[in-house]
Amino acid sequence: MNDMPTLRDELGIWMAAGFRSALPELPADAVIAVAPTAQAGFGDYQCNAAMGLAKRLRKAPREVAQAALAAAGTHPAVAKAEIAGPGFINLTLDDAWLARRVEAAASDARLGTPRPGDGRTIVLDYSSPNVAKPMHIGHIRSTVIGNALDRLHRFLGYRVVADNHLGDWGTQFGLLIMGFRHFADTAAYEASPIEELERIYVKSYEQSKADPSWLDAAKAELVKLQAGDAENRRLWESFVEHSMREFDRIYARLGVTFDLVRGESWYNERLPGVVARLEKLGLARDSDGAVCVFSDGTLPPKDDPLMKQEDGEWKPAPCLVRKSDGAFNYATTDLATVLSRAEEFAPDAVIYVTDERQQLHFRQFFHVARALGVTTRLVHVWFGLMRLPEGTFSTRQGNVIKLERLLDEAEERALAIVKQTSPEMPEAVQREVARAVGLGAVKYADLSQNPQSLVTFTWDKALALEGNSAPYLQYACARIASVLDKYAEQFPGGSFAAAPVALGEAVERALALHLARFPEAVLDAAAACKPNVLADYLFSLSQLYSSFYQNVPFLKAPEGVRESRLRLCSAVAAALRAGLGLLGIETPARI
RNA sequence: GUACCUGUAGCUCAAUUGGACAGAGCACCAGACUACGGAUCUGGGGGUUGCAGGUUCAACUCCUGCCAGGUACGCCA
Repeated sequence: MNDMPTLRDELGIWMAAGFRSALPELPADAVIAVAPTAQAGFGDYQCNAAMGLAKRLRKAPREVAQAALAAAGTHPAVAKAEIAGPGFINLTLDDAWLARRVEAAASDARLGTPRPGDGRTIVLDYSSPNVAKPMHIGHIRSTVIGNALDRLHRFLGYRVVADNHLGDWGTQFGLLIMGFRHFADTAAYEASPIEELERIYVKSYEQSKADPSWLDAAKAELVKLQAGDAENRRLWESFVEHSMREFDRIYARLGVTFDLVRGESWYNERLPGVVARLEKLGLARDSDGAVCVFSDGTLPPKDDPLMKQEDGEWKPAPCLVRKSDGAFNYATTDLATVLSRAEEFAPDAVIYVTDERQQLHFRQFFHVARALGVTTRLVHVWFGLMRLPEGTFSTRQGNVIKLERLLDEAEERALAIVKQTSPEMPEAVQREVARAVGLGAVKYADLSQNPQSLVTFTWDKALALEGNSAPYLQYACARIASVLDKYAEQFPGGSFAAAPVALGEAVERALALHLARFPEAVLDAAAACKPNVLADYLFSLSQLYSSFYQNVPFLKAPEGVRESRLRLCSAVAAALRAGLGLLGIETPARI
């Protein structure tokens, strides 16, 4: 079962063989694949290769399609293959074959999903909040998207090293230490550390604006910290520890776990070595007292991340690796980090999940990493910033919405609905359901849209409980569980676990076909690093199911048909549970 | 100024990465049988895909130029 190719791969291989046999002159790089059809009238899958190839071979597209189809011969899955329009090959699956396919998926825990990641390792760098700052609604994207990518890759067999690369080192600590010494309220710090640290930081920051000597003192504290001063080190450790405790509380709530939590500070002692290596290789040199990596001129300027155009001229856009005061930049930390990861884990890829503002940084950093000999595939998955309807938010404007408040609000809204729709449920269960539904709604709101689109936060969108939302999918699961229970009650001793699946109704067949595509959705979502591909799939599956449920009887259907439909129901539930699980969304038995 | 991103139905978003008549949800209108959960289902209206060109059998998708918004562009991360 693990080696079962996906539906589209199986058909694609068959079509490719047909094309190659009919057209021996075909270039080796020609891509021949099939894709689901856009419309039901065109069958189930279509192959569009004939049109493109005909052009290259200077032949008539329909003739190419005809020849390929003839050479391909028959395929047990395909009941009908016909040529349409300028040269589309439309394939309609055989009902019985599709039924067998669904039966196989239904009895497989992975629903027929292959494990292309077996033997491969990826390092996934996500969430990465800054110490001493509260997690706000902007952090949910990196955390939730990163976590979904983690789960997706693990499911596909990859060994995933999820690393929370905390912002625990940098210039803000000088201001924090100064602020802590002068303004700290220890009771408040113990009770709500991050809130107090944030207050201290803002106050210290304002002070530094008004009083240059304050800023100098803060810088001195930072230098002391970096030099290993015991007292400052103790304070810093306390900041990190207290912050981490709050972060952990949120991660626990979100169901997010990491394999490593290595903040920037973890790489400290490696930084001088990185700069020395860059200098030794002639990649970096002194510039205005700072150490910078400049372009080596091997790339055309427009493709060179270390060049930029200004007033019609190409000018250097260097990557700073050491400031003129001797401190290191985050590019240096990222370089040290990737070198360390490459050495320790020998990954096939390192994936970074951050917001859109860091695109240039990552282009430069990847470029320099390559110059340092890093051959690992480096991927920057960026997502659009979250905004409020009135514009961007920032700590200084005081319009941040804390992540915990969002989660609280989500659970409250869900609870109100649960109490209304399931008054008979014990309150403890209602709360548990509300938790799963509320959190699911928040996560789904983010995961169901393209990560790269910009997001305007609104409460109603983040907490939607109907239509294209997590509760819609959870509701479908709950209804299936309910039907299966009723079956057990009404037909004691009955079993559908091994019942043959028959696809009588049109909606039933459509549901089965969609179910058979589960592996394709998972593979695509992981390959593109877009959880919304899977979310889309799951929503469509639920829609088909809801329609099936509403329009076709199960328990009142004749014996045989009844078991077939229940088996289909149960397979849909399995797909929804597995798919939502990959998105980090729970599926309570009752909602 | 330069680069990157975004612009699709009143609103929020999709569109299998160049495929056939651009699809969902929300909102709006009209309906749903003593079967299994109405957080549901069935049907309806709603579009010059920001604008203008170009490439080709085929463009929301690629190229060029504009318009609007966002982000970044040497010592913050």
